[in-house]
Amino acid sequence: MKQTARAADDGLKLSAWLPYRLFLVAAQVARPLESFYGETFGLSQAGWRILAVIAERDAANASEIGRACALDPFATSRGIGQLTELGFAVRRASKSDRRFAAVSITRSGRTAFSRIAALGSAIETRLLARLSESERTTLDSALTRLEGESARIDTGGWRALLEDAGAP
Amino acid sequence: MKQTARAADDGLKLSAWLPYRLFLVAAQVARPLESFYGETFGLSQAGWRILAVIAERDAANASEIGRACALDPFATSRGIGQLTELGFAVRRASKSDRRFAAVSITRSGRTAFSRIAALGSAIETRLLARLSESERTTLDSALTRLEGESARIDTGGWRALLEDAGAP
DNA sequence: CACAGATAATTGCATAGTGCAAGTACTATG
DNA sequence: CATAGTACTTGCACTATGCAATTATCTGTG
Repeated sequence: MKQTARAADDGLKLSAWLPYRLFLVAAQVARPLESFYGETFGLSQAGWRILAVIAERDAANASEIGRACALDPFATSRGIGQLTELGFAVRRASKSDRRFAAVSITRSGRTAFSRIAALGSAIETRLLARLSESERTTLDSALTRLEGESARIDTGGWRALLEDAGAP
Repeated sequence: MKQTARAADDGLKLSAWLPYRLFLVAAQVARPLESFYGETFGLSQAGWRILAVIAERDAANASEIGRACALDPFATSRGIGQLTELGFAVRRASKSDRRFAAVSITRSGRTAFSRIAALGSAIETRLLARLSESERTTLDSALTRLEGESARIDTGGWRALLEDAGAP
């Protein structure tokens, strides 16, 4: 996690490498939640994410949903399909432009969401309990910038990364 | 990211939920790296993680490797198999206990690792450049505690989570 | 020493998830 | 009114994952 990285840095230590550390926390924390909504509702990860999005944002179309939870159009379509099969969501074609379908959460979808969200909040609470108030504030604002930078890294692709490392 | 979460919290907002935010940064940042080592070397995610582990820790056996990069024995075995096929690693049965196989990185494995690590370091550098020195320090120590807590959350499973949320 | 019971790692196979080409249904535009 | 473009959706091949069963090996006990 040192800042003075050379272009060819063999000293990368997985357990100290920031992206791996973030991944590890996210993966470990996602596992119990996933097995909960998987066993209880037969929901996939994409399904849960979409459910969370339509719970707070009614009548969104597929691409809005996809953008909000970082899913490609295929995964989004399948996730919505899963939710409608489970009775957790309904699709209604838009009146003005029938290519768009407004997706809404159903009552039973909201019930399922509440139960998963309770577990999700419990996880977050457990994590935040390990941090001081000022650490939470710092983490919040740091994460906002990391989200922005990681999005740029993603869209740039690996060639762009090597370019600015090679010619800084 | 509020601390006062009730047992049944409907107000979970995906984009503000700490585990999702960590996941998002990790996933966005992993994508260009993955396509690099995938296209260039035909390496899987597990393969890359194992390569990083054996680059810094010679002659480790499969379970040590698995522990070090959070892979189950199946994925570890398959990852090592991939690395040996690519000529990036060799297995040698241990002299003292032939159930164990010591896995070592080869010269070409180290070359591949160097090239991937360069990209990995470039990514980390880009991320850290967005943070101040004190933010880096805070993030480092906060992440250490989050890693510990997430490991406990993972091993406890979802039932344990609902119990201590229900009876705090 | 034999041999039941661990342990480390691997393999087979069924199932689940992903990526992409192609398709449908619709709208906008010259 | 053909053409192009948009918003999904589906089918299919391929990949990954989870888990039972297997192999090979070692250890403790009578």
